[in-house]
Amino acid sequence: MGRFFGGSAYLRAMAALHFELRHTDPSSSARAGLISVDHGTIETPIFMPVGTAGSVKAVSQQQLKEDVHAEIILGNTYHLYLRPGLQVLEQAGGLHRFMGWDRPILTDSGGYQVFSLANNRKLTDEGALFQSHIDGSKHLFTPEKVMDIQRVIGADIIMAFDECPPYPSDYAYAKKSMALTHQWLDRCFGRLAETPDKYGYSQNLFPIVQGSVYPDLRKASCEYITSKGAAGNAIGGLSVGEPEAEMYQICAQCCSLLPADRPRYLMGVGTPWNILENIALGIDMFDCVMPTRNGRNAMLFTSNGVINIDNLKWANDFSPIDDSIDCAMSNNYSKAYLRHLLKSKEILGLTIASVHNLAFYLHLVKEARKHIIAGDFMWWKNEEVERLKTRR
RNA sequence: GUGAUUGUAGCUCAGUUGGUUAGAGCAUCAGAUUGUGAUUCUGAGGGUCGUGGGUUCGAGCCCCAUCAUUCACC
Repeated sequence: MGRFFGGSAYLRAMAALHFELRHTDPSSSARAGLISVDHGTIETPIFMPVGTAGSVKAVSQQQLKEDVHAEIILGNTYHLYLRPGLQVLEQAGGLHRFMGWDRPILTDSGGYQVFSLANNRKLTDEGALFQSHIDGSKHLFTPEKVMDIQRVIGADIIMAFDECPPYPSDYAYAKKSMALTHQWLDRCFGRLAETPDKYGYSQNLFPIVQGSVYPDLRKASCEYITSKGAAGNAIGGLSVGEPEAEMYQICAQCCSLLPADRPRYLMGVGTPWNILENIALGIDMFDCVMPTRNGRNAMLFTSNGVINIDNLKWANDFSPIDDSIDCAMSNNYSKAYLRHLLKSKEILGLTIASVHNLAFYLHLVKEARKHIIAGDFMWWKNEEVERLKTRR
């Protein structure tokens, strides 16, 4: 235990999240910065691998560090609350210790599950009544309850409990939903102020902008969220099926309204080209299941474009998966071999595909950062987007 | 050699009393996937029903022959 968890991160003095803006691109809204939390410093723009249930599926914590070069990962409040449950997490001393990950963690609040589990939900002003997908048991999530759970999980960055309205949503519904999210936000901040940090490091609440695709609602939401003075702000309710152009428009609007001196987090996005476009609009943080989920299902994102490694044309291609990124798995295993593993449903295939895709995503945001600092970001981005989108 | 058994998609098999264009699972090929209910989902291609004859308005199914298969007994 001591060898793994006795590191200085736990001994450092507790401090709230600090964001340092290092460079701003003159020809776009792209920025390069540093986010500091008690478990470490994150270079932005950053991509955060999704580890829903205390695990980035098929990828070990060691691989996340050494191969993927992940700086921060996600956990999910809804899933961790159902399994292993609060008793285990509390006794473990929080999620970091439980899973053996000493770098920063962000937890999503379960707000998205209100949307994705819509069949079994009942929404009221009080909160959301869910039915567990595991055993059918009923649970009430209120903003207070969700803050309490996230205290027990102990992530460095925790998300407000919101409602993510589906696309399309009519104006009346989107407006009502946004108002509910704002009410819940007040209760999240209220509860957080009443409860202490549990494990000797600080937790930072990010509120979430909603408002669907309606500019006046997004404006109102941005203003409301900004008034909270949070350490960072998130944009939710995008990449839920709307056209890409619409996502970019809303994202651009939100970035222009949210404070420049705080990190901006675009939730759930996206493809590699989505990420570059949104960096140009002023986003600093991303998360998405795409590199892992799609990787497990044979879709690879590479420096030369998108590959469906299942396709017959790769059966005899013994070239590396991708030799232009810093990842031993991508460099040393061939396309033909990975195709064979996935076709044969070998477990190693899931790992190689996931590690490669994640390493590629991390490589991409690091390249973006370099070009922001070098001053040629837009030129680079435009070339890169075309190449990344190519189907090979 | 005798008796029985089984021959239907690449594989394992359904197929009603004889009745539209013969189905399934797996495999193959392709598509989907955006704050993970995802080892998932969707679609496509693929058949001279062992072969040859017969009965019938109509045969995968009934009859005869033949070839192959598996088993049992000499």
